[in-house]
Amino acid sequence: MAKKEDQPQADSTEQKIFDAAHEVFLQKGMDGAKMQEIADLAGINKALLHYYYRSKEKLYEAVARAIIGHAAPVISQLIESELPLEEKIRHFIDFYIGVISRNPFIPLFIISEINKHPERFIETILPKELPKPQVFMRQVEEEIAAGRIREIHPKHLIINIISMCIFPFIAKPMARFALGLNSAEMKLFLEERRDQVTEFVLAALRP
Amino acid sequence: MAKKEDQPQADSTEQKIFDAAHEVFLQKGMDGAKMQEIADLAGINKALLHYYYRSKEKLYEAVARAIIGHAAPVISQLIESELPLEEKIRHFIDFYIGVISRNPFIPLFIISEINKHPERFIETILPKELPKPQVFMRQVEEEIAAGRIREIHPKHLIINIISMCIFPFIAKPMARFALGLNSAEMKLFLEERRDQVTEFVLAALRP
DNA sequence: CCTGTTTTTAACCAAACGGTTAAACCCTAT
DNA sequence: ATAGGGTTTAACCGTTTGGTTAAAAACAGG
Repeated sequence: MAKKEDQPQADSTEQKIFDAAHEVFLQKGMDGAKMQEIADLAGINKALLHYYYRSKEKLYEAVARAIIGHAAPVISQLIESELPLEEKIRHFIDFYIGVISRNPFIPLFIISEINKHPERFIETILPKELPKPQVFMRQVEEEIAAGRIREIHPKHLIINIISMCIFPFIAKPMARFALGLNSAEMKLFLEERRDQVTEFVLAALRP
Repeated sequence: MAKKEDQPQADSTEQKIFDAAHEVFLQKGMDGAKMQEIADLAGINKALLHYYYRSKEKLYEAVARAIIGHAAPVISQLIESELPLEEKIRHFIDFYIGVISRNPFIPLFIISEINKHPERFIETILPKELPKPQVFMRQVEEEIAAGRIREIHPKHLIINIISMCIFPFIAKPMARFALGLNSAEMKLFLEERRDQVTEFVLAALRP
């Protein structure tokens, strides 16, 4: 029972399956993940995967929907919250870089899986309701009108911030190559990002 | 013959295989790509894939090495060229966004494939020599000393620029969701990036 | 303690996969 | 023309993969 929407109580077989599937799908994607590997990681028989979730697709859908369900509000937050603009930007960058450095696989999973199976995502996994950019747009326009920040397209500002927060984490090996850093230096570099991105954005917004 | 390093003359079977493999691997990655699909796309028998490239791994390596071989110099260019800083930044952003909008799959391929098979890449595919950041570092420090730009860590500046150029293209569906744009609006938005990123970076660098 | 239900397992299946083989085909040089 | 090389093909092979099944095990209520 309890096959409806959310996962049931912890330590149940169904939950162990979901957790194992979450880990494997997150790192290997739909194509790279194998049902046997998920079963092994969960420490149970492979047939149980099909007993609780009918097919690989269904299990994948459950995991992908959960991942996106957690990620979407994090993005919406920057856009919808009612905090004053500068405070919002400071808070968002700090919070967002924290989330990503604890879960570096999530953005890459979303991006590359959407890219490989656009239909599946658009039809069944993506949330129906979009974030409402009006608040952010209005805030930026007001600050511009008041002469407190430089003129800028709000949508580009959002994407600039998100880009600088996420990209270095998902492209870590590429960045290490470009900058010629070893593993420890890279770790340090990523820790500096909080302050550096905040500083950079606020500097760009000066009138 | 001609099995050495580069691909042989156009229209040869080997070249058709390479082209088809390039397209399939680029969009689906190692795990998602199937040898039969590559053969079908090339319009030849599957056994020929093994005749010219011994295994799926070898074929993949050839393609991946070519992709990275084209991408790495593009990044190095920002870092190594001797142009004056502002001109270099303007030129790089313009050139780089152009390259990516024509080949949107390449950065995502590199990032997600490195992530799934780090050993393979580090051992056999990545170029041995790193870009030399000294030129860029010196330029930034000189401009700072002369008071022509604000104080900033050169490495973070590089990553900020690359992030804002690449990320919106690889995370297109995610950006569409965040901004609530339809396909046509998104296309327009991406075309605006050239000017917007340039403006944003130069604004952030003002003393 | 028995009985019916749910949960778990080992064994199995068909399809898809990467890879091989042997024969057919196609050149070109003698 | 023909012998010998490289090239191409259909058929095949062993393994892996997602998925099924039938029976065993665990659990529940009476």
